[in-house]
Amino acid sequence: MRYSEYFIPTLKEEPVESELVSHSLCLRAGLVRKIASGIYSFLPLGFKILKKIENIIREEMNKTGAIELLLPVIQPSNLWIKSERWDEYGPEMFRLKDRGGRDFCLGPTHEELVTYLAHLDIKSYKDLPINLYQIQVKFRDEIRPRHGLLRAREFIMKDAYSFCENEEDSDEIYKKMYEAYSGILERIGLEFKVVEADTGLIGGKYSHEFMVLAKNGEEQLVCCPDCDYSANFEMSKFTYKEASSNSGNPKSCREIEEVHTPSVTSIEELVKFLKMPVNNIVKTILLNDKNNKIYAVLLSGDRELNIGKVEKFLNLDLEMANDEKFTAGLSIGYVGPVNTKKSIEIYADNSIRNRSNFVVGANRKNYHFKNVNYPRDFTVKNWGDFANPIQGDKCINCGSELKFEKGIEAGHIFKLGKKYSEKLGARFLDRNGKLNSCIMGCYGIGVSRILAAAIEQLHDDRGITWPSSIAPFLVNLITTNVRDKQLLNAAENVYDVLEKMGVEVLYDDRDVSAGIKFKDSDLIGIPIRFIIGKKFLEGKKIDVEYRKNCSRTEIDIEDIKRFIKDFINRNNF
RNA sequence: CGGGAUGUAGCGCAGCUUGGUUAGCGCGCAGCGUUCGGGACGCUGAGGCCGGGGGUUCAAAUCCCCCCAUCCCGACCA
Repeated sequence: MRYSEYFIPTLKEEPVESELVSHSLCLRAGLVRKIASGIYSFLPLGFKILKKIENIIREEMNKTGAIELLLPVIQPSNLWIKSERWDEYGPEMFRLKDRGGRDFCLGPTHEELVTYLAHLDIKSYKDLPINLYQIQVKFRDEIRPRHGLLRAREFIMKDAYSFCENEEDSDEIYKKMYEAYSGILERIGLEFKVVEADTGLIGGKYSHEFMVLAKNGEEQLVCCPDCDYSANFEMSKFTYKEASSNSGNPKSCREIEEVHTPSVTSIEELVKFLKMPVNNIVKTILLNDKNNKIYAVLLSGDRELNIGKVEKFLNLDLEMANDEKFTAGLSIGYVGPVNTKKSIEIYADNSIRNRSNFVVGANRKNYHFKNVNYPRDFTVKNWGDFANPIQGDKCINCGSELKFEKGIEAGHIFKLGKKYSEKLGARFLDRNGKLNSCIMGCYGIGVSRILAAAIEQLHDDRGITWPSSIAPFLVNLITTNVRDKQLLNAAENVYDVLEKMGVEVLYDDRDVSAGIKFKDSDLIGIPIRFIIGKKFLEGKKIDVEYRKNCSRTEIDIEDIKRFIKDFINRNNF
């Protein structure tokens, strides 16, 4: 491709609307343009990269035996009403009516449609197992679109749905998808972690998320450096780090003492005011359920409550009791477990299990208790793990200290079970002639998100550094001066050779200064750069630069073919 | 939806406090010339409903009201 005939509108200055590097680089390198909040046009270069990512995904999916199809974007409400998600999905769904007033939506996901398809055409165990996928646009009216392609309202996703007659087959496909997703990210060349995750709105039994590691990722991960344990921050299991030395011996309980702590309501203030370490304080957090019953959870002052864990433990929907109807009569900021109202159940996090002589709120405005001890001073209904991990916590498998990382969720696989097949009637006759609902799984991977995530992980201060797997071109051929006939001829010849070899080459034949070409080249991030300039005039040499590490070599112009072949072999594609 | 901010040429911004000629600057864009290995230089030029509507005023980019859009921080997600 000749640069002069292509369309790569690069930007010299950083657009003000972008906070994240990948977003800024997407705009600057001329990959996308925003059309509305969370809605983007893909320009030729961005489109080319998307197609490369799609192809890798398609190949890896096909290898597993999955079958590609295409489902409609516009979906009728009746299927969603059947699955009970028409209301459940809420304002996140883009809705529309046809001329007859019938309700439709722009598909945010496609469980309903494939399951309906299965209902129509899967009749027998002989039709199973089957795994159907598509690469398609999705619409979600996100509460807050963010960071360009990373959280868009219209985005491209590969989604697969498996139908099986039994759990074993279903697990088998789940495993295959797990491997395929790992394979996709490996082949693209991204560093990632697979993490146990929550199932969210899609529902189902268990699930894994595929996280592309990036400093500015939105997801907090907890990873063990020594074994392969890694988990979503909120979902993580871990062993609490040792309590520090000041939490004394249970035998040396001191006399409980009330201290005056005027206007000291936060943990930080308390630490300063009492001049004691933060884990000598026990905080008491109040939660309420739907029936307005209040629960108190105690945990170490340096820890954060994980409501999800409490909800699971109690099997209840809970929220922080912020509403005045709950807090009236309680001294907010001074709540504690000693002499608490009988109606409030107290649960304690294991982080305070061996603590003694700690500080808690005195249930009286402007007062705390010192030297509080369990079980002398209060009762606990139950103990459990209710906190998020903190620095120093240990791996539950091998005991190594856990590391905290950030990532971008690129893919998510779910075991759905019969949730949709039962509601939408995806049934089949099994080997005994009995009617059964299909066991389903669903597997999503964000195509446009991977594009952005790759930039987020692979860039430097000059621009993008594409891995050759998804780079829009393999070679950027630059001639430093197109008005020099000798250079121009040489460049034209090299271009010709590369084109004939089938190498994807972007030939910068623009009549602009060399500096501009170099800057654009860095920005766009094509893996290899061939420069035809003074070295050529001096001795028929071409400068070769690798974008990734900025290293250079020079080769003889006659050696181009061999060089390319070597490179392709080294990178095996 | 709550909190914070912004909207002036394709991009980045100044002007607004204290209303007053034809609304500026840098980059980019077009033409010509000189340059040519890291965003060169000179000259000439095109490009604006100052986000929209309403109001105050002799006079509004500037003051007031309403609306819209966009971005950032929180709960959702590939």
